[in-house]
Amino acid sequence: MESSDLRNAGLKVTLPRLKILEMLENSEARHLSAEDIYRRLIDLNEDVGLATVYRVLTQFESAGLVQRHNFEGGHAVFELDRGPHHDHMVRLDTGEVIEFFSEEIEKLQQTIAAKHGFIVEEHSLVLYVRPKPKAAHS
Amino acid sequence: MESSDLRNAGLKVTLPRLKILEMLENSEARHLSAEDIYRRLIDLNEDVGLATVYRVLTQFESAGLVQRHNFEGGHAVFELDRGPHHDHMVRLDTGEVIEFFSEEIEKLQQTIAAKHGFIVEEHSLVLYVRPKPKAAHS
DNA sequence: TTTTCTGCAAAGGGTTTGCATCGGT
DNA sequence: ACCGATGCAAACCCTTTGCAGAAAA
Repeated sequence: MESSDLRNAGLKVTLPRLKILEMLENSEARHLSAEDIYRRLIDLNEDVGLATVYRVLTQFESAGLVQRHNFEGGHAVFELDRGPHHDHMVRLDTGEVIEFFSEEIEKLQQTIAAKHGFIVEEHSLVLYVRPKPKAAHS
Repeated sequence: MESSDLRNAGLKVTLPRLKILEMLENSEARHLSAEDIYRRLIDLNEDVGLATVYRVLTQFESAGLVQRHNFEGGHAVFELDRGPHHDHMVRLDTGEVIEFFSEEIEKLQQTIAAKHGFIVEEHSLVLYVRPKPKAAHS
């Protein structure tokens, strides 16, 4: 099923690659760092190297299977590219990543770029958020 | 004139700090990496260490004198905090950084976060752009 | 003089790469 | 069997830190 994706990308269907794809598909968290994936595979007694995880993720990115995001905090996170574009909110208290999409913001970005004579090739929008305090009892 | 800013931040007025501030104020490019600043000071025969540049920039950031941005490309860039918030466009062909501000986008961000029960503490919006091709002669 | 700051070099964290071996096809 | 993929360790890049000497206050 996904083996075909790998083959289409010109990549041999190897155990590490399948395991990493599987991890990205089945993990509760949709956004994982290389280290996250590595740790989880090790915990499952899969014998992979961290270098391989990085290499494979980079290949997946080139193949369009995966997207890489550089949120704050030094390490990149990867998510399966399931198609529809979206941006991200990161909870500052838990680190949880929430996806959102705003047609209006997308349009405004293009409009603004156009006003400066540019077209938007890529963009990165991340909101760092905290839970809204409960409204004080009125 | 700026010495006071340093003193207010509880920082001694030293040569490296003044030079770095000056560099950020007078450089054509308003967005510089630590390495950029270091190189330029060395070229001006100022005897600073790269570590000092990093330390000073970090202190300036804490003091609110400077903002740090993590665009793509591995290294952070710093700009003088001249007050009004703005976001950035990065030209993919030249690396040039262009500032912009959109009240509408700011509002939409807050509205969206609120809809999820959050308040926006920080945000990062970067458009990676290319010059708009000349309209084909019609 | 006291305290903070500096430069240097070494350490650090995330990521990439060289190389011999291993594994798909 | 062939060629690409893997694991390990070393290398890398940017950034931070420890420490003894230097410079503000």
